[in-house]
Amino acid sequence: MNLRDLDYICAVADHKHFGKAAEACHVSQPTLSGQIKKLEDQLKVTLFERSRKGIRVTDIGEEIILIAREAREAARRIKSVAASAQDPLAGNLSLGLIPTVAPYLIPLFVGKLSKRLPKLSMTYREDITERLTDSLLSGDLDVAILATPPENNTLAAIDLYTEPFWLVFPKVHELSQLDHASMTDVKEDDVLLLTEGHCFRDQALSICRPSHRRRQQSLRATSLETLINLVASGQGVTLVPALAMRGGSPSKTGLMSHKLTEKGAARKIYLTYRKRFPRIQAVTALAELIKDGLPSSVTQSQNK
Amino acid sequence: MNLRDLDYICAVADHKHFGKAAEACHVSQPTLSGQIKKLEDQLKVTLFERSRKGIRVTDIGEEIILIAREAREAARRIKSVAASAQDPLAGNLSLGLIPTVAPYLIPLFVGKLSKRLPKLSMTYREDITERLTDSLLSGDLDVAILATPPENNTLAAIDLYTEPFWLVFPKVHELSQLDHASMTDVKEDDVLLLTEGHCFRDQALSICRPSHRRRQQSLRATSLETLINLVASGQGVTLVPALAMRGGSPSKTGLMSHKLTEKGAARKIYLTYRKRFPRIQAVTALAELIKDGLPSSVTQSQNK
DNA sequence: TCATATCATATTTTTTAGATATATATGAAA
DNA sequence: TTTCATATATATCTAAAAAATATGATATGA
Repeated sequence: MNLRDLDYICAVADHKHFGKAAEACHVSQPTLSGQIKKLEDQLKVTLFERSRKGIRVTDIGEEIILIAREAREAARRIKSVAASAQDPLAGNLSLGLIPTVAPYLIPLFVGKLSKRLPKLSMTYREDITERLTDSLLSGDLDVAILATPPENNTLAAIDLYTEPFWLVFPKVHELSQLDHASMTDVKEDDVLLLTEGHCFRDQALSICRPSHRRRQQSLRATSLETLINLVASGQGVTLVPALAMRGGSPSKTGLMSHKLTEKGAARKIYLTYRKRFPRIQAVTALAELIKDGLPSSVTQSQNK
Repeated sequence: MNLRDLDYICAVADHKHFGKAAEACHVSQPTLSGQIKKLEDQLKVTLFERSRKGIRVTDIGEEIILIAREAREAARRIKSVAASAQDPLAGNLSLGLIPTVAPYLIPLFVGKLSKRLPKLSMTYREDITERLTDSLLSGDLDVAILATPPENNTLAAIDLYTEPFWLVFPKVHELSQLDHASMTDVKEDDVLLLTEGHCFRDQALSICRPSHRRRQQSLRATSLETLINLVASGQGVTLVPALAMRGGSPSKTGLMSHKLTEKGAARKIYLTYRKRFPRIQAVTALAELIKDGLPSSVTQSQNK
């Protein structure tokens, strides 16, 4: 059986005439007759009662043609679905973001998104790097914004921007006496960090002097906002990535900050995706769109 | 597009592996790969994201495979419906009967029917010859039991039986003095007939002496039962086909009857069907079954 | 880097669909 | 009844498509 054969029998049922049905199917009458005969032989069923007066569809023929129309309808839907999926900048793209990026970056491009990529709908998920990477690999996510380059070589990444770290401390803190700061001015044990799993925790740790063993900290925040609030309440100092410094909350609540100028006190943000992902055009379009909305507080990276 | 191609993509979606999918489809892996590639090219859509690690079905692929399964399901249903229609002695057969046969013949075979042809369901319709013939020709009916041979040569008929006519008259009628009767003993104007359209009216008329012009009769019955009741009430005499004489009603109600022995005082009953009707086996089985249930009062005809 | 697994490509063979020409059957008209 | 027109079936040939075999490319993992 064949979708074309189903076209043929439906055409005969419609026209009640082999010749006209063949014409409607753009084939010769013997071709159509032959294929229908073959189908009838295969099914061991007579679909049409032929006579010169016209064609009568048998009871079993009616029954089968009804189902044949369903199959043809399904085939049409496949073509239609495929056709409407032609635009590479349409459809859904699922985007994962790490928690230290999501709340600060998303507002910077969502507005542009609906204007420049109106047919692209986005699904967002906020999670830590490890779980986002797993989801990327399994196909649960299409793209992810991460602060670490991909390790798995089925993944590729576009550099989005480089984000300096800022040191945030209370106005009453001794650091407020300085014009600018570096990590050497900071007592290590004073630095508050995010909980395990956050890549920013590791990035912050890595620019602290690594030689000393840190005492076990009891205070660990689950978000940057919590971290800042802890600093505001005098529990210590912390590092904050540049984008999170926007929006004014650090300056409002009795806090001060210094941008760290030393080498390494910054992180690179990547738009990561599977190399084989078939809609790379949507990914690059998204990357361009994000880069276009970046503030001057972060430096745009070169495309990889 | 092709039902086989839909099998292929569903197999890949199931196995997430081209080689295993090919095996499941009983084709070589290059064949399956090639056909899927062709389909993807035609639809201009990537259905699968290929990698060594395994196959990921794209979003549009999932969508299309869902519809492909519907099409395959429809194809399976066509095969299944065709398979269950294999038995030529199963399914429905629509049977039309003329009014002077239906009430007397149907009870003679319905009992056997459910025993000998348990999978054949019958639909009955009682109507005059002309309308039954039209329905036969249009395919509204599959078979009809008529008292006239088919005129249209797309129709064929099996002889069922020959049915003598009986002359029915009141006990008080002068005919009751005779041992046996022929139409020559009857005053033409005395004969009550069915309304126009009934073939039995014409058959009865034809054995009356045709030379004389009949006066317009005011009494015309719409059924044999009415006719008999009119005779019982002294309105005249009538002819009744043999099968209608069974059941005893003429003898019970002050009536007498004589079987007409003259040539022509009988009619042949046919099982008529379209020559091209594809389930002739069901028709011949029905004919045999009807003949087997006939009483000795009618003589069985030879098969044509 | 070598072996292995997996999908892609190239080429040939086989199968199937399609076209043309023609036969057959039947219903209608002469 | 014969003949003509119409419609479907059959026969034969051609073209297209599917399938197989052999081989290549590529990434994964020891």
